[in-house]
Amino acid sequence: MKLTTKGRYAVTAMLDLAVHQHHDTVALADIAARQGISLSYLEQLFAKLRRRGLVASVRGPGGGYSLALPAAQISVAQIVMAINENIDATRCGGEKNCHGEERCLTHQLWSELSRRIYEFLDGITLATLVTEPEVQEVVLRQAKRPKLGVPRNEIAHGSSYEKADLS
Amino acid sequence: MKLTTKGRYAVTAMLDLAVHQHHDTVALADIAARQGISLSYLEQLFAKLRRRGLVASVRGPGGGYSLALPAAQISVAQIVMAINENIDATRCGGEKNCHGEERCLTHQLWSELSRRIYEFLDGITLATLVTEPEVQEVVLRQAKRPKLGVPRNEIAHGSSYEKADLS
DNA sequence: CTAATAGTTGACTAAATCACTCGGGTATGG
DNA sequence: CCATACCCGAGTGATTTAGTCAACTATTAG
Repeated sequence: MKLTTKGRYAVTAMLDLAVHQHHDTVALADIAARQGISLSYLEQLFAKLRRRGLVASVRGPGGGYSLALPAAQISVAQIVMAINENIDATRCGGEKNCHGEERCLTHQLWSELSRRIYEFLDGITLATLVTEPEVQEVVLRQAKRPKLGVPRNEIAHGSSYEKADLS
Repeated sequence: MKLTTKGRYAVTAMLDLAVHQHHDTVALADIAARQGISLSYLEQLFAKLRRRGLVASVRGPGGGYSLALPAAQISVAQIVMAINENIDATRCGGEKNCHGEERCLTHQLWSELSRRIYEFLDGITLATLVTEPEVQEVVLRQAKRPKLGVPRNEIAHGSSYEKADLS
């Protein structure tokens, strides 16, 4: 599993979708405006989410996206993995970078860490997040300023550049 | 905090150092041979570890590195942070990428994750690792094949490319 | 003294990845 | 038929990774 701002954007967008579920569908443009993410970038992310069956789409005017599953059945781990398609088998467990064709000294450490992170992220669903008071507070704040007219260019300057992976 | 193969190499090398503590010093060339890491690369890593006061060095023939602290006082988190000098304050907590100059929807989630990972890695010291049966097994295997003559070129092809960050 | 050892430093590099943008599609409701 | 919204692929600049190379400096054995 990998953790980049890409994955974080995806989770944020999915949470926005979950929050606005009461509409039939939510347009990406709305999510883009509310969360300050570039529209074209969102399109990229949602293409992957759709391929993984996490969201469903309706085309044409009035169309948009909706969750393909109940919010309680979509975990953060699922979203992150959908985005960072890690068919990335080149892993310490049986590979050469582990030195002598076997486990390296710290193999166990990293795999245990990976397990913990996965467990944490898999234990949190969109439903969990929606009920979080901290989240609701932000939702409320965003509702008061319904449409900040963000020019198509000046959005989403992710200044921080941080990653997190774990096989 | 960031987690890359760089940090992993550092932890592996430090663990090797801890395992061979009975010698006064351990030469980087020995670590390089045992762990299959390029010598020049190790030099880079140990320069940082030294600046952070985690290792001490002795120059000249017979010289090498040793732990600057008891193994029980060096945690994995310290090593990783020494390598990925993250004076990297550009974080969600008070930055613009969090959208409306305040917390973004998922701020809490990521900071909680970061906390957990840090706690996990800070709870494990070199002393912990040395006593790990899995580690001892690998050490034993490496001891049986004391010097595999690795030509200076064909070392350290880290095929996997994975990162892990968490502010 | 001098050669060999071993750490110290800095500049450099190829390849990969990230975080996007751009431009054009295609379905669909009014 | 046209505006809306999803769909898709290619391209790009900046950054990072995972190193390499070359030239030091300190120390010790002989």
